[in-house]
Amino acid sequence: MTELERPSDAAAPPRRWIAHLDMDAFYASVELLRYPELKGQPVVIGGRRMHAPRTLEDGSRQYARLRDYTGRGVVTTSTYAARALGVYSAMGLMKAGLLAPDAILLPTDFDSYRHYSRLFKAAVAEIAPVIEDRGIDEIYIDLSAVPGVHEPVGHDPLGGVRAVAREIKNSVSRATGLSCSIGITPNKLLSKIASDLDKPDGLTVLTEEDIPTRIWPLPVRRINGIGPKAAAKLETLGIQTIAELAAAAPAMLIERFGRSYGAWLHEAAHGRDERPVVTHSEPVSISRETTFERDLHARHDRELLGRIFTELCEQLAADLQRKGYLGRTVGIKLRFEGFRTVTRDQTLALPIQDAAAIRQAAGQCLKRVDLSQRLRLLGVRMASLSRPGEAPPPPARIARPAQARLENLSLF
DNA sequence: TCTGGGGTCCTAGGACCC
DNA sequence: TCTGGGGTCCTAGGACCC
Repeated sequence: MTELERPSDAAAPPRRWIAHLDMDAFYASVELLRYPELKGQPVVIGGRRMHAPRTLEDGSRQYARLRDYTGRGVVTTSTYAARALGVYSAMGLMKAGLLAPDAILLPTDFDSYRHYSRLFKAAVAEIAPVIEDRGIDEIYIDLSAVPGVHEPVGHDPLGGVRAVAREIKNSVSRATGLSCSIGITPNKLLSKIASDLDKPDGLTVLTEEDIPTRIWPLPVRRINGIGPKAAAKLETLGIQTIAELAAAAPAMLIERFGRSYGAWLHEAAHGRDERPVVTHSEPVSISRETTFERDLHARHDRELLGRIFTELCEQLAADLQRKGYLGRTVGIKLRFEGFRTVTRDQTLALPIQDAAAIRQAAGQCLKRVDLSQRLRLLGVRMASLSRPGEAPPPPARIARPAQARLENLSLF
């Protein structure tokens, strides 16, 4: 008889066990499966094409080195050996090249990562099917209904949870040859933090009682949702650790960060989070964007920009059609030299899907931007998505056409 | 040697409607 | 010649995440 079935426990709410599973250095680890001789070496994944390994006549492979890279790429992932040299995700490859010139550079191969992503998720689903996708290399899993998870093992009241976690890790390893780290706690917020406490190949189970000793000493930045801006602002208030955030007066946090975010900061610091594991969600928007090798000028590089713009619209249209969506809101994104970013969008009366119509609407948006500065990025986005054959959108009040800039009329 | 590409959610002002 | 209140949609920007 499980504890849940005992009449005396009928009033007690069943304990939630939520896991966060994070694949260890995922892209890099997939590459090591293909190039095992690189194990233990500093390896960096990133950039665009051009630097794939070449196999020589004697069968040995020749790899690109970080020092040879020129361009605007960033580090997507690095092996633990590369991280030891200070090379982390999102760092510019040129900058990384200064820190680790001899590190091996491999191009990203998303098809391969997606393949292993499907494999590991399927392996988890065989044991625990309530899974929330959080991207290519991580998931949340609701273990609450997994058989045996609430059972103690020997003198360990958490033995059942640990056993299920080990089963999941073994299953992932068998299916992919890759390791992962798992955090298990009563909610998503804590599990996300916990999965990071013992990387790589980690397993951390925490209950509410562990919050003061295991969570509070950590920097606030470890909370998913506190980014660089919020952390910097908290620091000016003398708050660096989660303990200090937990001790801060909620009224003060609300005054400084607003009603919603301030209240959430307080709850998060106390480890409170009731969000469910969401097994299905529909996309809100679909987009395509590209950063140019060199900054382009709307007038000077008009033809090239026009071709890139058309191509982005075609790729976006293909994505929409492949995924089975139409959209009513077409938007553009521009990033200028100096990194200033601007967006414009326009909501149409009826949803569209084809490249020409997207190009037409996006072109209208483009005319509303001052294009005297050079551009480093151009993007096209579709939102207000619907399925073909779905009931038409509610009677749309279409905003008056936004004002185009006269000086742009001839450009797009 | 700066800073990819794909997303989500929130805020805030103005339009517009009842 | 002065002036409501609430609700929803649209748009732009920004923080944040993987």
